[in-house]
Amino acid sequence: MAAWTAYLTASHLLERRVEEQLKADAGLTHAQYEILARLSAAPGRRLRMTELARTVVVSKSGLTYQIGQLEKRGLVERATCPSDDRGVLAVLTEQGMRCLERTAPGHVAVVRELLIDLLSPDELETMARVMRKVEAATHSSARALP
Amino acid sequence: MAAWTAYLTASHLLERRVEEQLKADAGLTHAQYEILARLSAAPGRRLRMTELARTVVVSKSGLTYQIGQLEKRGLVERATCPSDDRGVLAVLTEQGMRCLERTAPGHVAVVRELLIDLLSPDELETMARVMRKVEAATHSSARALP
DNA sequence: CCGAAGTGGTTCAAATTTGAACAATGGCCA
DNA sequence: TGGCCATTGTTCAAATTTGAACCACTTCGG
Repeated sequence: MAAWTAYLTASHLLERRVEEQLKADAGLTHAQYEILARLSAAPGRRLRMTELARTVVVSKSGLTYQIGQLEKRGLVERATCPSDDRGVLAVLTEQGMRCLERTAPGHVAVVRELLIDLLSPDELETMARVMRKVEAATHSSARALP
Repeated sequence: MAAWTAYLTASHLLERRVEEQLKADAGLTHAQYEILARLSAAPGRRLRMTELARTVVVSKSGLTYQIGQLEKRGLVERATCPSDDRGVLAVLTEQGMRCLERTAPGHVAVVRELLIDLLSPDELETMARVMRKVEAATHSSARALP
C-alpha cells in the first residue's frame, strides 16, 4: 500500500504544479487546457460533448459549464451535430488554436521537468504500460455496474 | 507525451472509481478518507492542520472546511496545540477510528483491483520509485518560487 | 406509424474548493 | 525590550463541480 500512498501524494502535487503554471501562464484551468488539447488533436478540431466528457473525465454538467467559459473567451464554439440533432459539437476556434500553441511549450516544459525527464526510458515505458492497464481495468469494472 | 496522456486519463478514471466506492460505501469523500487515514497513522492520532493540508494536498481553507464536516459527524475533534497557541490539532476520535476500520477493507479492495493487482512486483516497485522521484521534484521546484 | 425506452445536453440548487484578506501568535535581531 | 516579518488557521465571496430533474430527439419493437 506504500506505493498507493506515494502515488496519491505525487499525483496531487504534480496536478497542483501543473495547474499553477497554466493559471499563471495562460489563465487556464488544467481541465480547460485538456479540452483544448483534445480538440486540437481531433479530426476537424471538433468533438461531441459526451466524447469530450469521457476523455477529460468530468461530469456532463461540468463540461457544459467549462465549454461555456471557453466560449465566452472565444476559444471554442458550439455547432450542432449534422448526424444527430441532439448532439452538440465543441469546435476549437482559430483563436483557441493560437492560445493553445502559445501555452503548450510552458506546459510541456513543466511536465517534462516534473515527470518525463526524471525517468529512464524503461521507467517511462513501464509507466505508460501500467496506465493503460489501469484504464482498461476501470473500464471493465465500470461496465459491470449499470 | 503519450505516457502523460495515458497517465492523465488513467488517474482521472481511477480517482473517479475510488471516490464512487467511498461515497457509496461510507458517505466519505476521498479527501475525507485520506484525512482519517493519515490521522490514524500519526502518533497520538493527531496532526497539525498545516501538516495535514500538506500531505493531503488541499488548500488551507479547504481543509478547514473538511475538518468542519468531519467534526460535525463526530469523526474528528479539534484540540489546541500545546507548543504553539496558534496551532490547531485535528484528532481522530474513537468513532472516527471505527469508521475508518469499517471502511478500509472495501477501499483497499478497489485499489487492489484497479491498480495493485494488475502489476507485477517489478512494475509495482518501479511505480513507487517513480512517484517518490516526482514528489521530490515537485518539492524542489516549489521551494524555488517564493 | 406509434409509443416506450434510451441518449445527449442543459438547467438548477446544493456542496465543495479556492484565493485573498484577516486576526493572532511566534521568532528573530538590533 | 520592541519592532518587524513570517506562520497559523479562519472567514468570506466567488468560481467550480456535482447529481438529479428535465426537455428534445433517436431508436426500437410492435
